[in-house]
Amino acid sequence: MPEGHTIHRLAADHQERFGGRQVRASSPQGKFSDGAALLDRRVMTGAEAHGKHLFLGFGDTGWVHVHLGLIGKFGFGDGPTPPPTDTVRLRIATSAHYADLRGPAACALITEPEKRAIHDRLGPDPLRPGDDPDRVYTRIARSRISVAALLLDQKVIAGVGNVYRAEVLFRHGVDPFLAGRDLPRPVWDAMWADLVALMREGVRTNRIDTVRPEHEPAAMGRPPRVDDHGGEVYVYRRTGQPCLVCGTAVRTRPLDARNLFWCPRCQA
DNA sequence: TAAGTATGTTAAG
DNA sequence: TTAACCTACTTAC
Repeated sequence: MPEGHTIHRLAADHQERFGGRQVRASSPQGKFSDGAALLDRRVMTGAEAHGKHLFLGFGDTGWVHVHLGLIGKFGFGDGPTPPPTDTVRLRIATSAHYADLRGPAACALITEPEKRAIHDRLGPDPLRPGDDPDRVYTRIARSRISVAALLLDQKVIAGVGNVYRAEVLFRHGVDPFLAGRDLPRPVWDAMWADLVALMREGVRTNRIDTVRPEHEPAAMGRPPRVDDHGGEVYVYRRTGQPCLVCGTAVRTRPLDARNLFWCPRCQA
């Protein structure tokens, strides 16, 4: 489930429920027992996101660094904690709320310098206020790598995943295989502004919707799209189906072990 | 019951 | 380039 919008939403959700409060911490599954023991009965001092990385602050004790990977998930609940299931890596709870973390790629207690090192290897994030699209463009403009590959490189730009990649390329009519050095500056500026708007909307709604009103199913006389990622999109996972704008069959091809989706006509 | 898939990343070969 | 990892859900046998 996790692209950058998910992680920023999780930071806000943790801040709202646990920020400034003393929490109980445990690792029912056992793989984070030592870390959880150090956090138990401490105050969560803040929650922060950079790209797909989540940081939960615990004052001088340090930070919990969480990366959900492909399958990690948080589940929130209100009221007293129910008995945990055996896959819960980390449970954080007050008397009013609890959060259960399952299946993360990373869940570790780290120091402030270790946290800084993680920030240093991540590119600008459309959801971090003040992050600089010029820095991203500088890297894109001197690369022979495809724009599609560059958008998934977290050192270049942080937080974009497979859905936002496919959708932002479609919305700007960009051929995914275009070399970064051939992407015009004005197109990049528009793509960044669009990512900022789309991902902010994603944080608000907790899903990815990229289809403009005039192409929505209701406006086109089609039934609403039902898909388990839960949003309206132009090309992501619509292989073989007609493009919502021109009707051409949407194509897919593996690129660096990820599925890339695009419309060969709108993105020529 | 087993296999396949997924909005991701890292390490080994 | 391939495999491995973490979980849950769907599909195939």
